[in-house]
Amino acid sequence: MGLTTATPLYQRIYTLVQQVPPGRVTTYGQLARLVATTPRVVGFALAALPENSDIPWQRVINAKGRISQRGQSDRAELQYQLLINEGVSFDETGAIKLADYLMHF
DNA sequence: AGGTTGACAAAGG
DNA sequence: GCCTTTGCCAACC
Repeated sequence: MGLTTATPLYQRIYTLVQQVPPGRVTTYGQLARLVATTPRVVGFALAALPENSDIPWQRVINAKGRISQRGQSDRAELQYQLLINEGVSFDETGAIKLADYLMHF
């Protein structure tokens, strides 16, 4: 493991993600605005989390309401299943209706 | 130190 | 609505 999860910026991002309850979601852009950084940095912070993390990383999706694809990993499929288990529903195109599920901080 | 690299977003065609 | 730029910035080496 060589990825950083302990910078102050990353910790602020994780703290926010932890505030999202099961059955709700947030977006990279929303988190980015709250900690005054860019969406790409939020994605980078989440990528650094270990598998056994207690941070509900699966509740972070993109601005289109879809699960973002990372390189070679099968995490996207896991993310989908975890969200379904939490009661989040996807439409025919595989998108979540942000109007219904978006977290309001 | 400076170029490379992303789990993005918004705007344009 | 899809695909292509374009802006972004922290971490990494």
